[in-house]
Amino acid sequence: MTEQPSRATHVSLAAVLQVRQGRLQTLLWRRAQDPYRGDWALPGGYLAEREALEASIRRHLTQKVDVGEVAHLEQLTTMSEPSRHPDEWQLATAYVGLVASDVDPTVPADTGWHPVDQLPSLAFDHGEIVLVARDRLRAKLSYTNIGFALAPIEFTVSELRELYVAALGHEVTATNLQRVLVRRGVLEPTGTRRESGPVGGRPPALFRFCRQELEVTDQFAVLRPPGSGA
Amino acid sequence: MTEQPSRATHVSLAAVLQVRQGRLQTLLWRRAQDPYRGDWALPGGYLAEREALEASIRRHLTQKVDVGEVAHLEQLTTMSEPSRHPDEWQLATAYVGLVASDVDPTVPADTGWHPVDQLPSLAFDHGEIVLVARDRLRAKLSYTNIGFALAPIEFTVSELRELYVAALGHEVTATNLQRVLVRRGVLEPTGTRRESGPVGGRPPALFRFCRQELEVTDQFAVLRPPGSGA
DNA sequence: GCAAAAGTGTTGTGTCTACACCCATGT
DNA sequence: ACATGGGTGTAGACACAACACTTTTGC
Repeated sequence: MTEQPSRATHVSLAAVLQVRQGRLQTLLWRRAQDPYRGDWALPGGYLAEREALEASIRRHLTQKVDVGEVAHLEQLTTMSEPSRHPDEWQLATAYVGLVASDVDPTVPADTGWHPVDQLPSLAFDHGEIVLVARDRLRAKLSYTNIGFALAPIEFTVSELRELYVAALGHEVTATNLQRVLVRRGVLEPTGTRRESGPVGGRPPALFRFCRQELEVTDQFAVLRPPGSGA
Repeated sequence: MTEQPSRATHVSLAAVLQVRQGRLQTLLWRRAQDPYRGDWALPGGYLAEREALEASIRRHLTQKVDVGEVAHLEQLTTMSEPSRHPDEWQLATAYVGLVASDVDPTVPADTGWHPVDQLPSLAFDHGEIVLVARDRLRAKLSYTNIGFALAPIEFTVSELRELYVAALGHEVTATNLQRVLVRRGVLEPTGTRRESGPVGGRPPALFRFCRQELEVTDQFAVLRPPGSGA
């Protein structure tokens, strides 16, 4: 009855997302070896002996970006289709990482940013993973404060609006964005203003996220417990 | 540079949830062997050679319940703390399974149902997994049609209300539950009525879920795209 | 008639979108 | 002055919780 368990290889992967030039982009590197030689792939790699998954993806990301620049990291899913790797039986646990828009990490020569809505052909099931990551981000922008991980510490509402538009893929008005996030206690004014731009205009107020950790702000979409307000 | 990847063992686990006797319960079995001999644990087991995770958990669940009775199955998370197993380096991918309230699967002698809010001490990190499963169910009850997996094909609003109360852990009124779910197009009347109970009362209308597959019904908690209604 | 259970009508509240309007700066 | 971008005021739509009230049954 002491069965001998089989052992697959296991990799950790991350779709690292950042809004760059007004578009949601993800970090990819070009594979130098088979399989999928020459194709683009997500950063990541094998799990080390007795290493936790999150430690593993942080370690592998270090080879591509400064991990301190990843403002948020969360596990997405584990891919296990036996056909996902042509040569070996390999599982992959995928993460989504978010990088604030004001940093520009130095990346290796084989590595670059690619718009999520215009991906090249990706190795393995990495294309699917990027879409799952994007959808997770979009969903959480609606009911959490996850925007903190896409934005600089201080920013104007217009700047924040650009980030939301890029990530959500649809228009958002600065007016309503500000009101929703302030009402929920997600955003607060710093009290300072930025100078007007070269063409004039009223100097914008600066805002910051109240918290730099993920927090659910709209817990009950419906079916609230009694007495929790209409 | 051809590194030799290390290989952990990997198990699939499932928190199978069902509302029984008005309480949300989960299926546990008593371990006959070390480690954690005598403790309660989630159903599941080792991944077979080149087996996908979902196939694996379905196979293992077959030993505890008829898998046809699991109305919904979805992956939750992969646990990887190296200390989670005392003897071996083992990863575990957890699923949540839902069973409709009108079936009573026959289960082996070592297996039984336990209220989620009154769990015994569980082996490994299985207690944590059950709580993640419960929270996932609660969240999805709010913005999806996932109730279909807890309910019989046809039911009265009062019966559905009992399921929601048990799963959510707070009161829900039949009046508002019906209106919310019908307005969203999740629930529809079958057109038939059930007989009155022995003590009288108006005979209740029967309802059914419009779809028996998971569907998001409240997509944008906020920050809706323009023109999508107030 | 009366108790019991189901179901509808209605009111009030909070949150959202949309849009008009006012504010502060550069040229 | 006036263009430019920032910000506020306000109205209308909607979804929800709460609760009163009506309907339909058994006894």
